[in-house]
Amino acid sequence: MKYSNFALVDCNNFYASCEQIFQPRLRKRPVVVLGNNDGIVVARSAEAKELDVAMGQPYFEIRRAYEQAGGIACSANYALYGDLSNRVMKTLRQFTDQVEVYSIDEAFLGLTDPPQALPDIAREIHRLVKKWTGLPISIGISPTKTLAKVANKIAKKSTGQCCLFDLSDRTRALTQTAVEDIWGIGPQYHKFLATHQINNAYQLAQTDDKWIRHTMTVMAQRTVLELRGISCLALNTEPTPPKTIHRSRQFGLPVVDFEALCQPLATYVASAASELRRQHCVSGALQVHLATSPRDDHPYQNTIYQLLPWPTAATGELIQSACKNLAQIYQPDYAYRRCGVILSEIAPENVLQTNLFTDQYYDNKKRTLMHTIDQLNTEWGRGALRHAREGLEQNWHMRQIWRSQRYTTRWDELPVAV
DNA sequence: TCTGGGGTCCTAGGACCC
DNA sequence: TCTGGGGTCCTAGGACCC
Repeated sequence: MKYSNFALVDCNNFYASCEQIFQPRLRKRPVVVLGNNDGIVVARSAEAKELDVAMGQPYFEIRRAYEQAGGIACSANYALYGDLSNRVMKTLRQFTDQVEVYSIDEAFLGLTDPPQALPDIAREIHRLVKKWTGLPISIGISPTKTLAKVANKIAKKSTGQCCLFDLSDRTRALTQTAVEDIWGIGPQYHKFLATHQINNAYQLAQTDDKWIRHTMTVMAQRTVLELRGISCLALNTEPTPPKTIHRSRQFGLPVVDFEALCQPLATYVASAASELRRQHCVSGALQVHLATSPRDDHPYQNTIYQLLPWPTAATGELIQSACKNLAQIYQPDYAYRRCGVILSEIAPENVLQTNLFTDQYYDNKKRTLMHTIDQLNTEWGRGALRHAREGLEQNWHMRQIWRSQRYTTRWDELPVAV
């Protein structure tokens, strides 16, 4: 599919807007949504932003003043947000099937229409999403994803829509965009770039390629090319299985006992395994991590990685492995604040059954096979078993390829064709 | 008292093998 | 002047995203 522009559709203050839709009494009032244990602020309505509530702020710090100002706090309700998100995505598919669901509240659209038609389309998307879901959105349209992000940010501050096509518009927009507001530039790169007097997106776009390659990563190089209007990030419309599945929680109270740690860990593993099966995948390895509060005087944290003897999505097997690993990194006398599990080496169950297995499995299989060959000393038997062994070698080879493909992004793949 | 949870990708260094 | 070199795997850590 050939498209000349990307639209980034983003729901404004998504979690807070969802709450305001389902609880009409919250409309036009300051609303914040709180994360796990009601610890920190994860979303703010426009009214809450006006009260200077910061993203990620611990709620206990602002609670008194915020509630006195008439502010309301909600515990996060992810089921509700997921449901509304699906409705938004469904609405967007009315316009094109080239939709990449980028996160719960964002989607990229690939658009083939001529540029002069796009402002009207943006207005229509805006209208229909509002009508069918009640959610306010912002739309940015431009020839690359990174520029669409820039346009979206401008849209949020103005009418809700922004198209950046020709060079002079883009130059003006980039000059007005601070370098830390660029998609892909976080706090560390911001600090680094500031020391080199690179403060806005236009300056970054003018930076020498060699210098970027030398001092930053391939991701930053892509960002720079994208700012210049050269598309490096393709639209990914196919839902892909996750590469890792992660479950962990901060405990409300510190935990010391090993058994008391196994309990939440088992719950996390069960949840991760359930997600694995929902994706029709199996996992070939798992990591367990354990940590005290990083604010402790003598913090302790450790992680252990283990290839499983056989890739699986079975809850029982995974819990067993996880607890065995936890025992290896558990040290008594610490007050633990967090533990978690990461399932990795994930592959679709049907592919994996034949293509991916671990070293131990391979060794065992080979041993049995060699043993059988010794027993079966007929021409037919030897032939059949040689065939089986070749199959095994082939599968082993496939596994190597599978694992080596985990990271395929390299410098020489710039840019990616749209 | 109370400071989130779940991801992706890249890079570097050491172990090990041939 | 020149201690071998190259490939793969694992681990740790750093950067970014929402």
